[in-house]
Amino acid sequence: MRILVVASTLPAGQRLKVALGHEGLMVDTVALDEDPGAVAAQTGPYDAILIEAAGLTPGVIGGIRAVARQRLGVPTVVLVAAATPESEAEALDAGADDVLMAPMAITTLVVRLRALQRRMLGHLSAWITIGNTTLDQANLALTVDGRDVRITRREFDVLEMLFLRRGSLVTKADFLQRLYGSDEGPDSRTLDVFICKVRRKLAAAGAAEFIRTAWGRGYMAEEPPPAAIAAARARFAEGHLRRPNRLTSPAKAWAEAA
DNA sequence: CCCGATCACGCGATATGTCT
DNA sequence: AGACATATCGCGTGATCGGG
Repeated sequence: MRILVVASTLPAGQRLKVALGHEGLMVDTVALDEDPGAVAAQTGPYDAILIEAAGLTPGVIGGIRAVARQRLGVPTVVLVAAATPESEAEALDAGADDVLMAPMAITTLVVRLRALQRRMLGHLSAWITIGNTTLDQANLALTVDGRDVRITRREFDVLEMLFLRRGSLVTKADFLQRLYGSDEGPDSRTLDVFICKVRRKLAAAGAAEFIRTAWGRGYMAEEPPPAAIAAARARFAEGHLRRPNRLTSPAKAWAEAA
């Protein structure tokens, strides 16, 4: 998840960047008086915009309006230390999607940002299912027909982008910018390798293939037909019948190979 | 011929084991 | 218990093959 923090002061922005970074988010910061709307439009795409301030001053409301004017289609959250019901309403009317009260646990803030992003993309809960595969955003977990599939953080991030935007093309540029930020990221082949690894793990777990390759553009998650799900389940069941009921110890395997 | 898929490998970080 | 060595894991990249 890549977010833009619009901060009232440099230290506050830096603190949020570090804290959110520890939660696995990619964070860019911009000062409130540096035209955050234009910056968001230029350096995006972002998954959310977080405006941090002590209170809902006219300057902050102006910042919210500047971001809203860009029609970026991403949730805008305001984190303030104090607000009156009137100023809160003004912030929401100006284009904020939520007004949160500081201090707030960073984990709670991340959960709220994820929830808003999810809703903006049309998902009702933290569990998103495609075919017989379910992505659990709350626990950073993946299951196939209820079975856990062990995946790494990066693999989860790649899948999360596909799940959240199911049915839509996710370009390689989108992947790399959201996973690594605006700075020089790794080669786009790195993404291909993650897709390959994820596909293999999913297939081994009995998942119906749902990642479609858009040649020269990117990848897309699509609901597989029921027949594909049934076939994947059958392959998995067959594989389990063939599998030996007891693991061979390395020493025994070497002895047998010799 | 270009681009995606896959394998192999190196590097760095972290976990685990062993010795003092 | 602390220091050090070793193993394991995750990530990124190079090389190669095959398909569009």
